[in-house]
Amino acid sequence: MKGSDETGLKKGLWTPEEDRILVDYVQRHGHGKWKSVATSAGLNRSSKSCRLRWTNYLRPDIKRGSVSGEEEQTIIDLHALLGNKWSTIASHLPGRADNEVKNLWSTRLKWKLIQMGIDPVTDGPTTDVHSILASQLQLLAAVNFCNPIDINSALMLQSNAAATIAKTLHLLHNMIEVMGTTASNPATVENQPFGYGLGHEVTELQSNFIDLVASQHQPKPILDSKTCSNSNDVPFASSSFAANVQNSTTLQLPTWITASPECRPRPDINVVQNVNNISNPSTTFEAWGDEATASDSYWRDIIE
DNA sequence: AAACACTTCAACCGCCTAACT
DNA sequence: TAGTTAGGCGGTTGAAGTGTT
Repeated sequence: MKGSDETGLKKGLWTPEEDRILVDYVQRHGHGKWKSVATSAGLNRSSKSCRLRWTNYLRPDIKRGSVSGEEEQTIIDLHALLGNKWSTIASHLPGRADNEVKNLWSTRLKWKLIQMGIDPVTDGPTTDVHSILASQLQLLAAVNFCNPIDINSALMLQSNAAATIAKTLHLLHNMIEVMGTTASNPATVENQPFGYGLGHEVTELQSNFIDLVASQHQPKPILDSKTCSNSNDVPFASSSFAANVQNSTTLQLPTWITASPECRPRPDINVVQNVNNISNPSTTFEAWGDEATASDSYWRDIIE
C-alpha cells in the first residue's frame, strides 16, 4: 500500500489531523511512552515516527523560523567542541530540535566554514590546496563587495579573511617546501598524489597566491570609523590589531584588511604574529596551538 | 511558461544503549 | 546472565519549494 510499510503503518508526511490527534493525546497523557501513544491514540504510525514528530515539530516550546547569527555561532562553536552531537548541541539552543540543528549544519554552516577555509570536520585549516585558493578568492570578493549594512558579517569576514590568509600562506609555504623535496625526483613523479606536473602546479599556486596578496595593496576599505563606531557591537574585538598591522615589516597584510581602530578581528588568532612568523616556518603552526601540524612530517604524511 | 537545477527540511532507517523480564 | 524491547541518536533520503535558464 502506498505510504505504508509492510506492517501497515503509515509513512510519509503527517497530516494536520494526525498532528491534532498526537498533540491532543500527549497533552492528556504526557509524552515518553511512545509505543502506547502510537497504539492508544489511534494513530497508524510507528512509535518512532510519533516521537520524532513531537520532538521536532509539535512540542509547544519548539521555535520555528530563521536561526539568528548568535545561534549559528553557538552551533559552530559547539560543533568544534563536540562534533556531530546534535542533540547535545540542540540542548544549548532553547526551542531548537536536533534535527533542525543537523539540517542547518549540513545545508548552510558547513559550506560557510568551507568557504572560510576551515575544514568542517576538523575545524582546522583545510588541507586541500584548490579549495584553499577558491575559498580565498570567494572570501576576498565577499569582503570587498559585501553590503555595509551587515557590519557584523563584514567584520567577521574581514577578520576571518586576515587570519585565513595568514594561515593559508604558511600552509602553502610548508606544502611547497615538502613537495619540493619529493617532486624534484623525476622517478617519483608518477607516484605523486597530485599526478604528473606537480612542480608546475605548485609554482603556479604559489605565484597566484602571491599575486592575490599583492593585488590588494591598494586599500579598499569597506568600513570606516563612522560605520563602526562602537566596539561593543563588534564581536572578538582586540585593541592591538591595527597597531600590529602597521608595525608589521616582513610581510604586511593587504591594507584593506586593516580594520579601523574599533573594528578588529577576534583575538584568538594573532594574525600579525602568524604573518611575521612566516620567516620562521617551524613556529607558525605551533603558534596556532596545533603542534601536530608544525612539522614537515605532518605535511609529508598528507601528501604521501 | 516550461524545464531544469539547486536548496531546504521533514521523515525514515539503522544502529546503539539502557531498562526490563 | 541473556534476551527482548523501547527510546534515542546520527546519517541519509526524497519531496517540496525556489531560483535560474
